[in-house]
Amino acid sequence: MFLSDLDFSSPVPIYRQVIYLIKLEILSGRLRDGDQLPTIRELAKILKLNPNTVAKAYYTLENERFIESKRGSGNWVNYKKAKLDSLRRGMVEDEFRSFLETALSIGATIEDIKNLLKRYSDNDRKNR
Amino acid sequence: MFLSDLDFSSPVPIYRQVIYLIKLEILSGRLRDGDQLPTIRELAKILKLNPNTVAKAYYTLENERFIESKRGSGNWVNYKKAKLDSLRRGMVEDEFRSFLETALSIGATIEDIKNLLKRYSDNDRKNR
DNA sequence: ATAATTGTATTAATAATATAATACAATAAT
DNA sequence: ATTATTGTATTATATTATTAATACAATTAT
Repeated sequence: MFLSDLDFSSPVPIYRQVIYLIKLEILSGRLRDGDQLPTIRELAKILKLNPNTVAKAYYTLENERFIESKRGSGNWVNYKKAKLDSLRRGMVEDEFRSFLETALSIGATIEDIKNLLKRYSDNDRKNR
Repeated sequence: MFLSDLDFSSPVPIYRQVIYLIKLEILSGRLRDGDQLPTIRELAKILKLNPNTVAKAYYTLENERFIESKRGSGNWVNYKKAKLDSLRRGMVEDEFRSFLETALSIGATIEDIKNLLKRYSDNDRKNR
C-alpha cells in the first residue's frame, strides 16, 4: 500500500511524512471515504517505525478530520464528498501562501509569479 | 524605528521575527536601498535581546542578499541588487515548481492556482 | 599608534521537538 | 468470561534549534 516513500535523511520529521503520504492517498482518491487504514502497529511494522510515530500521525489526521480512530478496532478514512473540495482548497491555499511568502521574501513580485504560472500552464497545455 | 513588535510568547523564534520585521521595512519601502540599519548591539539594546540573536537575523538577511554587513562600520540595506540577482530568480522558480507539483498532486488545477494568485494580487494592490 | 566600535566565531546553556519504551484501557473475537 | 487486538497515555531519551556568554578580528575615529 505505502511504497515506503519515507526519507529518513530529510529534515522533515517522519510522522509528518506519514501524514503527508496519507493525505495524498486520500486527496488523490486512492483512499476513499470509509476505507480502513492499516492499524497503527501494522503500519509501524511495514514502515519499520515505532508505533508511537504512526500513532502521532494518525492522531493528527484525526484532529484534522481526515480519519476516525476507534479503539479496539482501527482507523477509517472519514471525509464527506462535500468536505473534500474545501479541504483540498484549504491545503492548496496553505501551500500557496507559504510559497508566496517565500517568493516575496526572496524578492519576487506578483508579476514574476504570474509570468511563471503562464509559462508553466502553457507547457501544461502542450503536454496534454 | 522598530516598534518592538516582538511576541515572546509566539512559537516563532525571535530571530525570525526580527528578520520578518526588517524584511517588511524593506519591502514596504520604509527602509530603502543604501539606508543604514542599527548596529547589532544598538538593536539588541532597543529590543532587549542578546546581540547574538540580532546577529543571527542580520547574518541570515545578508545571506539572502537583503543587507550588507561591514565589520567595524555597520549594516546597510542592499535590496536593489538582490532583486536583480538572477540566482534569486532561479530560487523562486524552484520554489514555484515544487509548490506546483504539490498542488497538482493534491488535485488542484492550473485554473485554481490562477484564481488564488488573482485573489492575492488584488489584496496586494489594496494594501499598497 | 591607540582606543573604541563594529561584525564574526566559538562554545556552552537552554528550550523545543521528535522518537522510543512501556504500561494502560476500550473494544472485538472467541 | 477470557484473551487478543486495538488506540491512548505517560514517561524517558535523543536530537535539533534557539539563545546566551565570551572572546576574537577588522574597521573607524581620535
